[in-house]
Amino acid sequence: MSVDKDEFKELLRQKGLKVTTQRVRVLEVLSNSPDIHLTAEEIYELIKVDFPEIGLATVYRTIQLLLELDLIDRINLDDGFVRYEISNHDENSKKHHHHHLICVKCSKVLSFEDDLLDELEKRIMDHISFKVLDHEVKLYGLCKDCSAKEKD
Amino acid sequence: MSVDKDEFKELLRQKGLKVTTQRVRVLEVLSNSPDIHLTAEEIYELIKVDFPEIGLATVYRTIQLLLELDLIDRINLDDGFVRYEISNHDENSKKHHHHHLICVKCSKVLSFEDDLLDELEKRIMDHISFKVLDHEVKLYGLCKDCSAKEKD
DNA sequence: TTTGAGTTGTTAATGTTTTTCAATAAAAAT
DNA sequence: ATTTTTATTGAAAAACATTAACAACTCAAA
Repeated sequence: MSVDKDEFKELLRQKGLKVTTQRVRVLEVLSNSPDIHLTAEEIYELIKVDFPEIGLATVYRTIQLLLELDLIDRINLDDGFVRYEISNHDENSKKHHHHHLICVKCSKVLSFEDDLLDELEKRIMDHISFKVLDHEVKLYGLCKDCSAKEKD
Repeated sequence: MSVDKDEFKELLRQKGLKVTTQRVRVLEVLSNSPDIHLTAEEIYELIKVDFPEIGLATVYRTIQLLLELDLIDRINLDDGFVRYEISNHDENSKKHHHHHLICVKCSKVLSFEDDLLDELEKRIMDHISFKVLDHEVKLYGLCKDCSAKEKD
């Protein structure tokens, strides 16, 4: 599960950081859009609806902060925008990764959970001496809809 | 194996494109540095040594072309630079992917061949209807040297 | 309250990549 | 060979996302 608003406020206080409306709003927008992969600009526009005085630089700064606190994940689809989504941890605070399936036709992004990568990580640690800490997997292809349209 | 100079020239002619020194040089630089992951700027500087009249815009344009022809691969290490390396195909022109191991301490990049992803791709096609065409795997961790230094 | 450090919004700066456009070079036609 | 056609080039400007600078502000502790 992802962090809720009160946990976030508490976390800020613990770190000696100030609880501001701007910071809470950025987390809220990302929490309310799981698996949506928002750009900084999109987060900015969504917050501006109810809070027009927010600045874009603050959104960027808060994104950096949330990344450092490991509350959000960065996704780069190589379309010129870096995107962000709320991060998921289980009750033991172990991070649950999901892979991204990117449709090369319509650019839709789907997520897929799988622990197969654990096996790959083990294999790498054995074969070459590299201690794997984290991974990122992107699969490119055709989504259900575009795959159907292809057959003509 | 990667494409050689003459195959590249022939490929350009087939596509109705012109064979220019600039295009050949960009391919050469990348062919001569397998697994080095050069940035556009680095490619530009390397070519300038023997061919000072080349322009940076041409390097970017040629990179685009080589990507479209599937002769090079793009690697984004999220350090602000997009990098490129010569692509490998076997005799059946099937692309052989390798994964990238990125050391979070010294930023060294290692490559690792593994076909385990084929299994993951099959699993995805079965579970959700998504036709996987290509994949990209990045593993973050500690390389041998940095892992040794860590133990203190 | 008052105080002080941290945070903010605005604006300018940064750095990579793309576009524009006249000049040039490659391939085709003569 | 020479001319013609067309793509390609280099230089400079533009575009773009992201970061930095700085004065104004706001949170939280005294």
